[in-house]
Amino acid sequence: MHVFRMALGEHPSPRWREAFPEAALQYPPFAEGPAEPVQVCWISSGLDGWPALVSGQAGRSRVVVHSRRPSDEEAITAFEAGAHGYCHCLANVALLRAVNSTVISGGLWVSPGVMGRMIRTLRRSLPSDPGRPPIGFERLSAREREVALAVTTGASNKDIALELGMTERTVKMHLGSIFRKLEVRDRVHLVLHLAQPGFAPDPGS
Amino acid sequence: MHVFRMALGEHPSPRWREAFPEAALQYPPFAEGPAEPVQVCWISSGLDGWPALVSGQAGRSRVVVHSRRPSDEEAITAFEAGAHGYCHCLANVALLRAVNSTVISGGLWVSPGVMGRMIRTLRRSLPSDPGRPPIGFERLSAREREVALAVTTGASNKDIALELGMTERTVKMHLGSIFRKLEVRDRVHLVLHLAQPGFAPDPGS
DNA sequence: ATTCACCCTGTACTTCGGTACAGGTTTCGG
DNA sequence: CCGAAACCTGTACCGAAGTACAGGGTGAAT
Repeated sequence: MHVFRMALGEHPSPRWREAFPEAALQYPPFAEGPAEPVQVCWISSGLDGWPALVSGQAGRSRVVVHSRRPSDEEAITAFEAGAHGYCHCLANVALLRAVNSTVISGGLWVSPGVMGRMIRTLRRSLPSDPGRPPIGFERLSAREREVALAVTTGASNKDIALELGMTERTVKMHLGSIFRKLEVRDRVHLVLHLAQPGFAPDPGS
Repeated sequence: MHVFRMALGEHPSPRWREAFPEAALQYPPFAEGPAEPVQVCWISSGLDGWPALVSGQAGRSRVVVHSRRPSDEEAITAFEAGAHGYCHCLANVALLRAVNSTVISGGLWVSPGVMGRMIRTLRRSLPSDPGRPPIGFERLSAREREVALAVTTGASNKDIALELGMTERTVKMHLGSIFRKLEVRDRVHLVLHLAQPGFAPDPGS
């Protein structure tokens, strides 16, 4: 392992020291100047205002947040702030190193546990089956689906006609069929009917 | 890089071959017997029934799903099936290797883009965060907000006039201000702008 | 061979949405 | 006191949206 610099949010745990014996440390407040680039910045979620610290560093280096008591909310906050990794501060040496190399490679480190809970939360939050066509969508013909999806992007009939290579008249015809099949009365209701989170199929275009 | 075995869901792309020249390949249907352990199993989402394939392999090795057309839904499905990674099948050599080593280390590979969208979706669905007001919403006056929200329910101008006790003319006036302030051109765009899941502030009524 | 679903287009029409003028009141802060 | 912003209304106009007739064509299934 080569020598590298790391910025720590607080004093490293013995394990962390053991994992990265050659790391050069820096402590906050981090200098704003043209200091040597920091490859990875480990920040503890025990610090006050750590999300701000994370987003402040995120532009200049990869950030890993380590927590004494990991939680899903904290993980989400971390990644939202621009962190590339989130792990338990008492992770073993191998894991710490794995996190580090993953993050250096440009990846995100998420533990399977956190990921699993996030996935489950997503599953629950998505209406019934995520990414599933809304009621009645399957009854639309291929062309009708294209028109319907175009409407959900805010396109006017003229836009759609141009985009799909048909006349405005034909767009209206398709829309009429769509309204009838999906039992909506106008394009706004169509948008409300189709615009469900997680539903964003491209019809091949 | 040491020699290792990989099980592929279909024939590897040249890039993939370049990234892992020493990989020993296996193709599905994967033998159930006591074959030599596979370290990483790359499975394409182009295969029929790939989620089942993933969950079948997940117990015996790490699985990375590579997709020709990545999407959030597919990513979620992949991780739900037990995958440890999800990436574009045309990812460059360095990325493929990074994914591989991350996954071997026990981590999950998620691209920042997918992660970002997942985070945003989670944010919206978390009970603690009832949805942030969309951009510009705070610039609307109280009455304008009522009108705007009514539009997002699919109400016509006449409906809104009745509901809020004003003339259709006044509704149009408010809508004009709303369009200008939120920089949208019509009610469909307004709906698309405002209709974020989880966003349902009561304007006091 | 006929039916059916799908795809495309035209003319004509009504309704709705949106804007451009016009006018008014109230409230609130400089 | 005055300006600014919010709130409300009217007439008029234009274009978009949507519907109702009309007519084409294909291809697959019965």
